[in-house]
Amino acid sequence: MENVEITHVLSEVADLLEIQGANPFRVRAYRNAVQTIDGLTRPLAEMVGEGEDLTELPGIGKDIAGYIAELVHTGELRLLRSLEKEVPGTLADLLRLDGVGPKRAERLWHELGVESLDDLEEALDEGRVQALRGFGEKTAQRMRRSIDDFRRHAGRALISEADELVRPLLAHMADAPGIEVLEVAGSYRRRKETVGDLDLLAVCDESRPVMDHFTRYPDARRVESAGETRGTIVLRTGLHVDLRVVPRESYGAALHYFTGSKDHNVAIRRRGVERGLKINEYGVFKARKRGGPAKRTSGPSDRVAGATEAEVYEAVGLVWTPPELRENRGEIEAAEAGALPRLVELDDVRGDLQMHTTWSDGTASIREMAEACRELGYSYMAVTDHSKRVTVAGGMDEKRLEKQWAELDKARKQVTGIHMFAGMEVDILKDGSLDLDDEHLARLDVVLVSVHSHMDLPRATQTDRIVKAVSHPAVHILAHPTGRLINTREPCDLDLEEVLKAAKEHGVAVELNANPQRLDLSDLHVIRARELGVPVVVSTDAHRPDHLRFMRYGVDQARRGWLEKGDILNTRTLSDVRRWLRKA
DNA sequence: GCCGTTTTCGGCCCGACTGTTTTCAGTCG
Ligand SMILES: Nc1nc2c(ncn2[C@H]2C[C@H](O)[C@@H](COP(=O)(O)OP(=O)(O)OP(=O)(O)O)O2)c(=O)[nH]1
Ligand SMILES: [Mg+2]
Ligand SMILES: [Mg+2]
Ligand SMILES: [Zn+2]
Repeated sequence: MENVEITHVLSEVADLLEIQGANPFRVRAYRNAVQTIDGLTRPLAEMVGEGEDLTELPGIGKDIAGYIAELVHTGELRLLRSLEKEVPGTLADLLRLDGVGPKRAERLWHELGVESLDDLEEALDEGRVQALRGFGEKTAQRMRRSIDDFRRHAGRALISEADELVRPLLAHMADAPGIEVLEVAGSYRRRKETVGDLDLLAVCDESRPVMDHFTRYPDARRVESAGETRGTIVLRTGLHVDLRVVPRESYGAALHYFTGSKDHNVAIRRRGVERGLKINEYGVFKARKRGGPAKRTSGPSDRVAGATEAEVYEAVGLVWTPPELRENRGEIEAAEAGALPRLVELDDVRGDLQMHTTWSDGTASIREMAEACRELGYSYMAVTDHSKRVTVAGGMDEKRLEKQWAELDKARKQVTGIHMFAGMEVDILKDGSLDLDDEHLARLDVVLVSVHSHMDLPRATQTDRIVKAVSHPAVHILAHPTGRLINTREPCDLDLEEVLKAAKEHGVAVELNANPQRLDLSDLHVIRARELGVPVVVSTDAHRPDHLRFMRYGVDQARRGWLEKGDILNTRTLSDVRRWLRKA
């Protein structure tokens, strides 16, 4: 059983308990366990199999460790079975709707017999929801909209799609009257591969005019809310945008709050409580005994910090932490120990080791790609067109590859100042053998291997296939290892742990494909690659010159994976990379 | 349900917005 399956079960337990009205802290305990599991780089099944003590993981105690073991061994959880006898499991779906929480879900079920989205829609049509005490017409309307939005599965946007939406939004907000500072916070600032919404932070003296300007954004389909300090609009694409407006002295605390993640915030605030401090989006304050004046009326004398993010961290004995790490995956402990990594930066990248040209499915010539790489300041690049079996991409056979080498020689004379490695993205065939003969493999400077077909093989077969491929002595890099396309295609079912160990054994690097639809390996995967000592290559897989800019997304993901410059092969100098390629 | 250089019991992050409420619960960030 996969970790995601385990977290789904535990999340459903939390949802059903919450609908039942269980102790909210007990509900939270299940969700905390889910958060911990989400950040693991290894399968729980393996950890259980090796007899590891799961209660050493944060938020996992005796009970939940037992439930995990039960799930791993039997594939089922009796606790969930018995909960589902008391509350219909489908009720948890209702919680996905905006404006429907556990209390309303419970009442809809108990008082109207609603168990599913379809039931709710019917009850709305018949006017039964709005008749309920405390529900009213506006609440019903909101539920209707939520169901529509849910059915149109607006979902999460790629970080690259978010970039396209952010640009005009920032341009619009720059004209807001009296605005002093404007930042994008939330998952966008943490550079997550997808964002659920956009979170904007504004600093100004007077919030009203800024909020009004925000709600008049031309691309807004509707205004969801607009208060004194926060508001939400819905873009035509369906994506929500939250705006938070704060005074200057609160900038750091607000940016910290709005950047998140939620679990990072909660952990930081708990550290505050332990130190007699109250942390909110307005600042860090000396905690008051109960009974004191509430809310924002705390006098300025109570304020300890808040103007900058660094102040907030320092107030709880930590150093400023890069947003990419703020997932409550050990960054707080690292910050405390002074052991935060020195994260890789875009400027550290010296070359791009996967790209395509008109020799297969790229749209630009070798020369054009080389010029674009040189413009980015790279000292090397690899031309890695597809092999013959990838027919849809116009893959090359041995003969065409030799012709390409001749063309490469010409390009090397035309575009100087950048080294061009002769490479190929060689297809891994169904049986794990490679789509190019050994003689030509040996003559290439750099050999990438990757899967483009039979992505649905059973786990063990798929794993054996890829392990066999990386075991070939000519191979340097395993490209887009899981084959996922975010929001489109699930990753191959494979035992990545085995693949990484095989890569380590054979001196093969793994790719972090920087194409924003792939980002493959993911952040958690590269954490594991580093732990196992497998070098990572961040490559754009560019099919056009402008795709070379995807490097930014790859580096962002690498940073989320705690990688330093030294963990990444293509931050090394040309001569070091050459040496590395030859040793294989 | 989890957790502990203040605790093995008694806490658990903290605040904004809306609707229908006559004083705030519910939901969300
Ligand atoms: N302290 C605290 N902060 C929260 C809570 N919920 C959200 N936040 C903060 C941290 C989040 O990063 C930030 C923005 O909320 P979002 O719901 O947009 O989450 P985020 O952007 O992290 O992820 P997303 O991609 O939008 O799903 O607000 C909470 O319950 N407590
Ligand atoms: Mg967000
Ligand atoms: Mg948000
Ligand atoms: Zn490919």
